[in-house]
Order: sequence, then C-alpha cells, then structure tokens
Amino acid sequence: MRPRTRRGGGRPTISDVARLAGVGAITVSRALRQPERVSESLRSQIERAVTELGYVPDPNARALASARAEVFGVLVPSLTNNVFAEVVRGIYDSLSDGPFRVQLGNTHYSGLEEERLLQVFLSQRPAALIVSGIDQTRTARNLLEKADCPVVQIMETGPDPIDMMVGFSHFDGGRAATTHMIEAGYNRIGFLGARMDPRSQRRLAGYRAAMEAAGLYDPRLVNTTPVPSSVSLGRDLFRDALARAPTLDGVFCNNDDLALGVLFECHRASIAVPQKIGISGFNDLDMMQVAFPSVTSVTTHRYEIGCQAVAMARAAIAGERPEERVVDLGFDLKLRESTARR
Amino acid sequence: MRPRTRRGGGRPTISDVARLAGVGAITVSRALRQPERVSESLRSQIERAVTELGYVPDPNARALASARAEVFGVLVPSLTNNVFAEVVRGIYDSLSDGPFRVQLGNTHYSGLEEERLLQVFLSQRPAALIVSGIDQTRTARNLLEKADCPVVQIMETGPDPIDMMVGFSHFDGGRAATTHMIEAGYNRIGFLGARMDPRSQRRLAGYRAAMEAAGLYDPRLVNTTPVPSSVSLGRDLFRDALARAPTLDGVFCNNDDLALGVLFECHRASIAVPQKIGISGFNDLDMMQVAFPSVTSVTTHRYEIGCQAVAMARAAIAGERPEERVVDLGFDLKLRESTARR
DNA sequence: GCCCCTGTTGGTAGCGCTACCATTCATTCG
DNA sequence: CGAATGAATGGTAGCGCTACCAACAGGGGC
Repeated sequence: MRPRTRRGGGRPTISDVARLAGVGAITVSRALRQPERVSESLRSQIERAVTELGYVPDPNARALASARAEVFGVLVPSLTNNVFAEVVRGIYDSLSDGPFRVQLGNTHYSGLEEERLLQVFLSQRPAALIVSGIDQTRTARNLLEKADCPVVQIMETGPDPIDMMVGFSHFDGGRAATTHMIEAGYNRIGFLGARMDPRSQRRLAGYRAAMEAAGLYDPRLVNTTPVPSSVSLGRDLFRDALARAPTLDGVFCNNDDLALGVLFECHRASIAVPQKIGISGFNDLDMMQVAFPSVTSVTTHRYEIGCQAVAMARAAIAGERPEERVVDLGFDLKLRESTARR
Repeated sequence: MRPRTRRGGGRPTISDVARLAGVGAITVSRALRQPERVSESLRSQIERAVTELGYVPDPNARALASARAEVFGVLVPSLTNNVFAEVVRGIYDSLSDGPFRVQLGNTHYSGLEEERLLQVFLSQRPAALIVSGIDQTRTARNLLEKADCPVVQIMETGPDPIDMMVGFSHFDGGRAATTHMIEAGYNRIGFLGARMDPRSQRRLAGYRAAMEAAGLYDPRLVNTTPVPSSVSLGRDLFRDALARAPTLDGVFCNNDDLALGVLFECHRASIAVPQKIGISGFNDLDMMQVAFPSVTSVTTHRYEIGCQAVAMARAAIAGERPEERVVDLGFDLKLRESTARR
C-alpha cells in the first residue's frame, strides 16, 4: 500500500523529473552526471523538466547509492590562525566550481582529536582527505593509508608521504631568516616560539642550524612556550628573553603575531628597531609591510597550498597519475626595515 | 541473486551488529539513538558487538532514511576575517560534543552566492542553519522561511527575525565609540570604513548619529571604500582623510585592521597619538591592547555569538520554545591610550 | 478473569539514488 | 547478408538505515 504522504516532504525526485521528461530515471541520472552519454534531444528535455520542477539531487541518496560522498574532508589544527584560514580559503575557492562540498574539522593541535575526526570523516566515504602536517599518529596514519581516496598532507614537505604532499620546508624558512639576520650584523639573536607544534620545532631547528653554522648558537637565546601564540605573548616572551640574555640584539619569531608583540614592546620601551634590536617574523601577514618599521618575514604561500592540494586531489580522483607526489611551494624571505641594521 | 561482493566495500553494517548481538536491526538502531528505550541487557550486548566489529553508522544512509541530516549549515561572508573565524570556532567548539557535523559556506559578502549555497545546503536537509547578518535577499529569506529547520541569524540584532537571532547593535557600537572620542575632547573625528557591508554601514550610522548630536558632523570627514579591509588600506584611507580634512584630530575605524594601519602611519609620520590624533577601532583584536599606544576599541563577543547560536538551535531541535527569539550579547567599549587625550 | 495501558522488541517497506546488466537499434565488417 | 560492435536507453535490485506499525509480555484497574 502506498503511504499517504511522502516521507521526504514533497520535494521532487529523480522519478518526477523522469516522468515529466518521458524518460527512465536512470537516464536523468546520467544526464546530470555524464551529459555526454545522453543524446542531445533527451538532454534538453531533461534539463527543461529539472528547471520546471526545481529539482535538486539529494546528496545523501547519491552518496548511499554510489558509496561515495562528494565531500572533501579537511583537517586543520586551528580555525582562527590566519595561516590555516588562508589555506582553507584556498581550498574553498578551488572547490567552488565543482560538485564537491567541504567538511572542515578542527583538531586543536591534538593527534587524538585528529584520529576521532578522521573516523567521523571516513564514515562518510569522502572523495578526498586533506590533513595538516606530516606528524600524524600511528593510528591516524593507518586510517589514512587504508582510506580508499586520495590523501593530501599539507603545510610541510617530507620524505614519506601517505599519498601526496604540498607545502614547504619550515626548517629552510627558519634557517634563511636567521642567516639573513646574521649577515645583517646581528650576533645575539634570540628565538621566540609559542605553541611549538611540529612546524614550529622545525623552524627552531632551522634557526639553530644557522646559528651553529655561524658559531653563534647559545641555548640561553631560545625562548619557547607551549602556550598558543598571540601578540601579547610575543611581548612577554621578548621581555623574558631580554631578562635571560641582556645582550640580545635580535629576535627570530616563530610567527608574525609574536614579532608584532616584540615590535610594540620595543616602541613602548624605546628600544630602537633595527639599531638595537632586529626583528624577523614568519608567514608575512599583510600588516608586516605596513608596520613601522616594516618587519622582515618569511612569506609562505598558504592560499596556494590550499589550491594546489585541491588540484592534486581532483587529478587523482579523475584517475590521473601525478608527476610528483610531493610538491614544494617554497617561501620568500622578505627583507624589510626591522633587520636593516646597516 | 546475491551480488558477489558488497558494494559498500566490506564495512560492517547495522545488520552485522544485530546478528552478532542476536537482536533485530531496528533495536540496534534504537540502542544507538535512544538508549533509554532499550533494556539494559540488550544495550550492553549491542555495545559489545559495536566495539567488536568497529561499527560506525553511515551518516548518508541515516540522512536518507530519516529525511534529516545531522548537519548544521553555517554561512559566513569570509573565512579569513578574524571576526567570523572566531564565530565559527565558537560554533565548532559548541557542536563538538554532539552528533552534529558542520557544513561551512563562504558567501564572499555576496547575496547571490548566499542564495546558491543555501540551495546546496538545503538539499541535504540540515538540522539547523546559521546565517550571517540580517540583510538576506528576498529569495534567500524565502528559502530560509520555508526551510523546515531552526534558523539563526547571527552578528546583528534587528526587529524582524526569520526565526532566531544572536548578535549586537553595530549602530550602538559605532555611536558609543564616537561619543567617547567626542567626550575625550576630539572634534574633527573622521570615519574610516572599508568593504562597507551592511554592518559597516550601521557602524557609520552610529558614528553619524553621535557626531550630529554633538553638532560636529561633516560629510568630508567620512572616508569609505568598497575595497576589502586590510591594515595597508587603513594607512591609505588615513592619508586620504588627512588630505581631505587637514584639521582632522581623530578617527573612528570601522575595524581594528584599519585602526592598526592608522597607528603605524602615525608612527611613520611622527604624528603623536593620542595628542594630535585619537584612534578608535572596532572588534578589539588581541593586539589592540598590546599595541603602543594601546588602541581603544569595541569588544564584540564573537566566540560567544557562535556558542549561543548553536545553543538556541539545539534547543529548538529538542523542541523547546525559546524564551527570547532575539538575543543581544552587547559589546564593551574598551578605553585605552589611543584616545586618552587628557 | 478481562481489558487496557505501557514498555520492549521486531518485521516490513521504503528513503532517492546509482551499479549492473539487459535491451534495442543502427552501423560496420568479414 | 548475417554477425559483431557500439551507442543510447531502460529495468531491477539494492546502498544502510529508520518510520511505521504489529506483536507480545507484564501490570494495574474493574
């Protein structure tokens, strides 16, 4: 017996379209997904019926029938960190012209949370997964290796991709900025680091390599905290650094927020930048070149990382074999007033 | 005839769990969704079977069968604007303890894009919708009114909610900041505004009301541009403002990015803040209280708006009638050095 | 004792779509 | 000229789950 009312709430279904267009339901399905496999006459009839009824396919039914959701799962450690916000924007913009939706997850820099979210995401059978960093837990890595969809690790490059990678070397970035400061004439260059996630660690390692190469490394110059980064924390870390090493003449900051805190503190304490203290940041937020003095920083191509990750995943979905599984988008060291000692 | 291989790819289904637990499939379904309706003995048997098989429900099948996806659709005009990033973070954090996923859409401040995304979101039959602002297009508003799920408009308050609202008055915020500057002794206070979306317009209206009430309003003091906001734009707008009104002695900035650009330009041009120029921002980013001089701003409770929106939507889903359909979370004017003329 | 209520469990019939195969018809080839 | 090929279309049978109803037990009121 027919149910009196449709459970779905009266939205037109593919059969309604098929009936109106005088074709089989499967032909409507094909016309929508692979138009080239349907003759032009039927196709235009179907299009007319779709428009007339205002038919919109049900993505849930689609996903169930095809065992594949048109969803990109994206895992980032923070939603408010401008760096990841830019990456996510790149992903959204690149995906806006296709059928794919985005499922965004916030891991809060926690490997366990990443595992949990991965489970949730995988239950939907996503079309692709984009995850941040290369330091997944053993369990997370297993899940990703078994996931039968393309996987892109972003933000970093490394030797052993789960599937594909887009990013750059944080070690090289940290080393380049530090080397520049050394060449600019700074000797007692401190390191300021907040959060100290794996990428921060690698920037620190780059800093250390540069300092050691110049025979300038001194552990008392390294100031880190697990506390999340902020401008006010930059100020506090700088004060601590000065207290620990009064001869400090420069700081390489793990990110631009910290650098800005240092800059403001220098203003407040009337410490001349770049004469007394040189400052270098990381990521190159818009404001760094507007600041006074403008602040040296390492431009990272965050938006492009998002775009590239999507491009690689889409290519893989389309069955193309990528030329390179690991794409290094590099960085640009921007030299500005804050390190122009001479 | 049985298909040789399961299409689903071998993941355990609810029937597998039911078989292992020795119960009917529907009882497993109930045990997962309404545990109190299943006897304790069966419940623990089922839980054991779920764990043993590693069963995870398929959200697509669930959504199809129940005509309702456990998804919150969220539409924001920007992903990188810190204000919306904070709101989104509040939404994610509030939702992380329940079954709901988030479907985030970026409208790019476009009403048409909002309509398009609304269509996409509605095709999934979301559990709730959260949209930014109160200036939806006629079409979008119709879609939202017909959507059979709770709808929360966020960021602003207004007289005519589609369903529910959480926000604050941008007009009052703009007026409060401007009034404060007038009381602090500034007379020729300029307005700097970028993007000029509806919320910016209302802050401008608040500025104008305050200036008119004091007999100080002068259209030459108003500097706006449709260009998206940035720190560098703040610098540029400030230069323009000074050129148009050389007697300018203060600026109320539409947001903190612009205010920061003004502050840096004052440093660069050796304009004393707050003596020669007073500066007020809007939103109170972390860095405003660290800046030198610290910058007066209007604290907006963005994270809380996200949390409150989720709380209201969840209450509505649970069938509770809200006490108030419109919740005003207000704002706090933070008086700092940048407007401390005396 | 009978009846009704409530609490617990299960069977059936879809939800709207697509994978898989079958069918049809025109075209090409040996 | 018949068979083989390919393009276009359709029918059937699910995908994994839940709404809806049915069934059945136990308990209280009459």
